[in-house]
Amino acid sequence: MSSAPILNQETIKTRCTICKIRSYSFCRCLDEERLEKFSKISSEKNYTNKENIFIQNDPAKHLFNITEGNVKIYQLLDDGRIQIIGFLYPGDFFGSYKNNKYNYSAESIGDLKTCVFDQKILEQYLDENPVLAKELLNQTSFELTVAQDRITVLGKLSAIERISTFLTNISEQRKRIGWQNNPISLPMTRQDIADYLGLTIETVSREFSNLKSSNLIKVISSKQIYLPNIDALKDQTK
Amino acid sequence: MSSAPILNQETIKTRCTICKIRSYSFCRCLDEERLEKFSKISSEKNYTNKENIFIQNDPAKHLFNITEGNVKIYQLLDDGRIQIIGFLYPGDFFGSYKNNKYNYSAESIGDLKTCVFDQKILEQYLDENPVLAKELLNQTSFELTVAQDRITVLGKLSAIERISTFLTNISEQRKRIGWQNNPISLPMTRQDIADYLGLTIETVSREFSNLKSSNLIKVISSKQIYLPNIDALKDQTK
DNA sequence: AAATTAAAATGATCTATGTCAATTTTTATT
DNA sequence: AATAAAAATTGACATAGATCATTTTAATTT
Repeated sequence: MSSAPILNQETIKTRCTICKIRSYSFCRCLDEERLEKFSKISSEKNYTNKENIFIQNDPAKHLFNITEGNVKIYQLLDDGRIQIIGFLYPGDFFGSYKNNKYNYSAESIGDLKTCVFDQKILEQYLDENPVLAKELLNQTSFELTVAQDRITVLGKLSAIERISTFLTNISEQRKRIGWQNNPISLPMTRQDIADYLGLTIETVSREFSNLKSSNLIKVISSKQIYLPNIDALKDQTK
Repeated sequence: MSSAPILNQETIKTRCTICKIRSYSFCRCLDEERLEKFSKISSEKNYTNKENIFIQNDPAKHLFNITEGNVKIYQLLDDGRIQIIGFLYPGDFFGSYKNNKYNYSAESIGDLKTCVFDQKILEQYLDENPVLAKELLNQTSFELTVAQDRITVLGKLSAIERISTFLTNISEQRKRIGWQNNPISLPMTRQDIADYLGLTIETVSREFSNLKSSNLIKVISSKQIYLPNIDALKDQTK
């Protein structure tokens, strides 16, 4: 018999325990023990640029969690008009945890790593782990406030106000997940920004130029924007 | 000893057990026993027309459930611009169940009866009754899809499309809570409709007139609208 | 029911943003 | 590094919906 004291059972290394984005994802509410089971009900799924993850109105089977990269979720009208609902970041979830069909389409922007949950299995897990249901409720409530704020942006703000809001929001979003908040990077195209803000690409381009002339942004490269005066930019936001 | 069999304990009449909108509100998931406790953690609060229920950014203390009447929730910009986020109906909840401040202001439209929950007490109740947390999650997820659909309406639809969508949505909303879906009643003013759809009152008025000329609506009174051909109206929706 | 007030509708004009076209810049490919 | 392709910018013009002004209709109050 060894004289060494019996150690606490060593934490098992699972996808979840080594997950880098756990601290700002909904799974952060789970303790080590629960996490072990949790890692078993999810699987990893990766995508390259511009892949369809699912299409609006498809039967909803999965909930996705971004571990690396970005996603755009969007709605498409019959005549081809597109509205981008959101650009998602590591730690964000998307898909459907409950409904019978997806309410939007989802596409990868650049390389993407996700964590996938089967709706039914997740639902079961929620029953056994109410703490996760509460955390999902918290995050969904937050998503709802974000969507409500966007309603006001699209319903009431002018082009320049929408773009200023967009830029400052990204800056703050980055701060929230612990990235440097300046300069910001825009992984999406100008067309995507237009489709997100309910504008045309020409208007977005023109307003970027205006912000450049008034020294409120500095375009390092078209996808890297430095904000020399965030407060002044916020004033544009109204 | 009586020979009569012992009856099941009679159901206690509480505000909740006699509540008319329970079947389409989040509390529908509670059984008789839980409902009894539940009715104790809520209280009734009533309002007349145009009363402030709370103001955006107030410290969030309560969650409200409409039992009778309508509510408008809205965001106000510094310069007085207003965006109405939603018109709410019996069975809808609003306020905040968790966040530290309200994300919008709320005002009664006409006479209003609500059921009020203290955030902290509700939170506690959720811990003891995970079934309610799940139901709240379901409803919040649904609210989120509604908000996302509205993002597309405001970002991409023309005035006539917005108004047609608005009218058909109300018709379907009424069906969902078991009211006749035609004619529909519009408890809000034209100005409210404009502020909801990101338009001006003049545009709303003009498009109502256009729909009238093309026989897609029949204005019984300014607040009572008959939809002679809902399918044709839906086509306007795109 | 007349008078007052508020809401809704309509007309004339303006403007922010869309549309269409061309150019420039950036990125990817050979 | 030259070529091709894609993305972004800029210019000229058009238009949906805003703004401002007035009239009509409906709802309240006296």
